[in-house]
Amino acid sequence: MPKFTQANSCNTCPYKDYALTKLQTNDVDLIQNSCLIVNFKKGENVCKQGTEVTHALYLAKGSVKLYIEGKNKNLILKIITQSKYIGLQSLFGDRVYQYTITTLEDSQICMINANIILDLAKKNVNYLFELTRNISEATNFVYKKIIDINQKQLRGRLADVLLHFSENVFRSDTFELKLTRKELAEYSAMSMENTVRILNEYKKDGIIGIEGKVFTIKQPEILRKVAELG
Amino acid sequence: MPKFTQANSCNTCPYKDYALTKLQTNDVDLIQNSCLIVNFKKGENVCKQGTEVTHALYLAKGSVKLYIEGKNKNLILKIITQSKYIGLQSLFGDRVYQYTITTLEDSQICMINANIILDLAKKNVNYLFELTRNISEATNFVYKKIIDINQKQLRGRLADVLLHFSENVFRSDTFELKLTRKELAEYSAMSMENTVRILNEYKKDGIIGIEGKVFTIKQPEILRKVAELG
DNA sequence: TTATAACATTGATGCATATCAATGTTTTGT
DNA sequence: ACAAAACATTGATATGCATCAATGTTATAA
Repeated sequence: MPKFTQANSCNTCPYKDYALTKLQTNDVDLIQNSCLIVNFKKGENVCKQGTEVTHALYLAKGSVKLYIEGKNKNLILKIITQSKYIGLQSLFGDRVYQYTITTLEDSQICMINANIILDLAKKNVNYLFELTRNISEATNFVYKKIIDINQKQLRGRLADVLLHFSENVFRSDTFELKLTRKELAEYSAMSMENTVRILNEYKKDGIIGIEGKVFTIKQPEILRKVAELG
Repeated sequence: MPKFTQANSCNTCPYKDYALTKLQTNDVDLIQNSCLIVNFKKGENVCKQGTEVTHALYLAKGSVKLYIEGKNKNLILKIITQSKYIGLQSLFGDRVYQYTITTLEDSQICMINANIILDLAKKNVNYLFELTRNISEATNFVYKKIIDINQKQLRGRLADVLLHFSENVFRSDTFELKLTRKELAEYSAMSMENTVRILNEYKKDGIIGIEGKVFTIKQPEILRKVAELG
């Protein structure tokens, strides 16, 4: 499989973003002409904290983690799955990535020249409006993340994270998490050892089931109570 | 002083936001007609976490704290001073406030019907573009906040906060902080007692001077080193 | 103008959580 | 197929920080 492909069918792409429906066909063509579909293998960096933003990133297929790199530890802010823009606010703000994005599995990322997107946004208000909604939702999500980190302690945080995956991401009681324990820890803002400890605690208590990377939420009410109480 | 005033001179307002310059005069009039200037006394809530977003909020004069209310403690995300929109992302996202905003001194807030702003944004792409930039910057700021909370410990966080006020907010070595020790603690994500302790530690070491609410940064290099090392 | 509450300060104590350590298990690359 | 590295697990230890407590100080309201 080649590393790059020139996009050639954005208008009919099955992974197309809703915001694109707000554009005229020939404007989508503009994006298409500047759009490179890049194949990333699992574990590759899509963008790197501290570098300049030159492209808009659209996750067509696969999944990625968006995280802040610290001196000792990383903090995963969100897991993003297919058909989503990633890190739009970096286009309109500083133009410097505040975070690193790494693929969790083999993924396809559409990379579109940042200025093309900005120009289209400046011309097409409905398109920009969708992007803005997108950014706003992302901001709200980060706010919730901050609350978790600041207000809850380990057990509550982990309960929250498990419920979030079950209810918002996979929409199922059983799901396979493409994260290592270390990554799950970085997502929950705690040490890897404590993540393992508490997971097995929940398992022993029959609240969840664990089979490698497959999690089963057995008693969501109890988990919700733990998340509630912190 | 009356509690409410109907706006009548937005086009010539000295506290006018830059985004407004992107609008036609008659569009500014639309905002003006729907704009109530509300006088808040120190300590009053401008909006409340969990309630519906019905208005765009513009801080014409004064200062406010934007914070997340938790069960035990609050977390102040930012201090906002005059001539700034506050919480724009709530207009485009959930339409529910994720935070509470309270005045730190007597302040004037312009309240404009949310739908008027949204309609104007949908009609005027340059205006929306400015708002989007605004939201994106706010998001980046929160990212930095998360890093601080997650990666640094008390001394580093407080050093960061003091430098931030000195360099970004007041742009002076000496500044008067309109925050109580408790609020400074909530801004730095730590307990009030430890805030006091560390402040006096810095004072004893000659790194800063404290005279009530007036702070003097005496040795910014050392403070920066502490912030750096965490 | 006095009473009451909010604010500020300092020391002592306890606990949540990270870190260290040891060991087994699973990937990954060659 | 094998070695090396990353991952996972569990227990023991250390510590950063919140919490509690006591007391003084400054606002605020009746």
